[in-house]
Amino acid sequence: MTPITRDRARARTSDRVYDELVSAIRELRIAPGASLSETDLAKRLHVSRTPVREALARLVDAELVHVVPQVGTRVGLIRLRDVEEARFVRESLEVAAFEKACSDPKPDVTVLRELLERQEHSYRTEDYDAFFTADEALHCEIFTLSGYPKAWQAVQRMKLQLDRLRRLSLPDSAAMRELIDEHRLIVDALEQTNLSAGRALISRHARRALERGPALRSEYPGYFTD
Amino acid sequence: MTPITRDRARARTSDRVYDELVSAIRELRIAPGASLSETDLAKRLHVSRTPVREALARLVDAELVHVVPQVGTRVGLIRLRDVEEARFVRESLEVAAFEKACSDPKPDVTVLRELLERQEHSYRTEDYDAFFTADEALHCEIFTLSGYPKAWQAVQRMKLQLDRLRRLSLPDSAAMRELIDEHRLIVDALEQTNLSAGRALISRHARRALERGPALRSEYPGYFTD
DNA sequence: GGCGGGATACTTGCATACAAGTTCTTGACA
DNA sequence: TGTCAAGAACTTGTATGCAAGTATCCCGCC
Repeated sequence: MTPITRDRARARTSDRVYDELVSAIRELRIAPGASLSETDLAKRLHVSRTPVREALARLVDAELVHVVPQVGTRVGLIRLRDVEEARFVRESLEVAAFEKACSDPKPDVTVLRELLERQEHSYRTEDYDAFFTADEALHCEIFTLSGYPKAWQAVQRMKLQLDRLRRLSLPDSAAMRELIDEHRLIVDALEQTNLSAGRALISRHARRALERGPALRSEYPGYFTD
Repeated sequence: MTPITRDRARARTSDRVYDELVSAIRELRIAPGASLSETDLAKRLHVSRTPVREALARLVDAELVHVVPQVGTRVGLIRLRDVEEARFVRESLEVAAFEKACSDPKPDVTVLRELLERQEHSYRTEDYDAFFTADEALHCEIFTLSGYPKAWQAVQRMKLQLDRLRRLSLPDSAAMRELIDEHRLIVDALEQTNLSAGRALISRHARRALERGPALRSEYPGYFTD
């Protein structure tokens, strides 16, 4: 009954490379538009090109990198239009998940309260990574409560573009404060199964990350494309 | 200005294998639960294992196949719970897209009307593949009109499970008739920007495919899992 | 000094060889 | 005849070699 398969799956070099690249791109440790070389990545990660190529194939599917056959592969630039589409998907699904979660007359928000506390703590200690992690977990929990956890995966795929934009605007203490407050209001609305309030709050919350889009584009023009 | 890159992309063996496998799985030419062998696939497609592996890596990402490291890889069984989640994602996004498309006071439904005609024709000639293709194009067009074409891609990913279920229930002339009629009502609602009618119609339409789920599960127990 | 052409060094795509592990079969023995 | 063990035949994972194409750099020439 030991989860051997999972251990083995974690051991796969290809997956390790994939996780490494995804987080590196999300956290902007690899800049948008940066050139990637299979051989270079292979050397740096001390593996052969094969697992690197398989990881890159998946990244191409997620539209995080683009590869031109005999030329090179590079990290995709941020397209505000794509970010806006990601916002649309996220907002639509999260509102729907919220409504579904509200069909329970007494939603269990204990986990959400815990995550709110974790986020408050991360805010006070200025631990941005923990802040992000708690943020992710909080939104994921809403989907879990709705009974549609896989929908969160669909959101996450689209959200990768959005995450890079948010990363660009960090650290922003005031914005973080606002995000936490909005989270609290959303949790309150869920606890009271207040549909209309939840819809409005989630909608506003989802659009928050895009507000600074044009400004960030002016600040980092090399990271964007139209 | 010729789309050279696209031609080259299509020429890639890996992509060809991927497309081939996806359509084969969707069309149930490869049964749910069937064992796949990299070497076998490679021989059958007259390529080496490398492009086959890269295609499989992407299929694993889409959760269409599962691979156990030194044991084998097999096509995933149909999970009605996953299908239900796909329905949720599709319905939520399509309703949201419909609402967005209705923000245009005079939506251009000419393409939708054309697709309706194409579907009518496919229905009369009993060309199920063409029927499906037109169905896809019709729903895609709604997202195009909404201004969020990429959202359709997200839907398509989730819809793969659902497609297999629909394929199982084919051919069903009565069901096809109903689908077309529902499509027509949805297009009418869009043309009149009738939000509430559209929401109800799309919701009912999306749930249609699941109705026969339990019955199909009883009929093809080997294709399903819980 | 500016410009053009060729070689070189890079890129990815594909095929193959080897390694490690699992399963199934087959044969020997009790 | 049943059972167990050893090996053969599969599986996927990884590394490497080769092929084909592109961009770049440097040198010669105008």
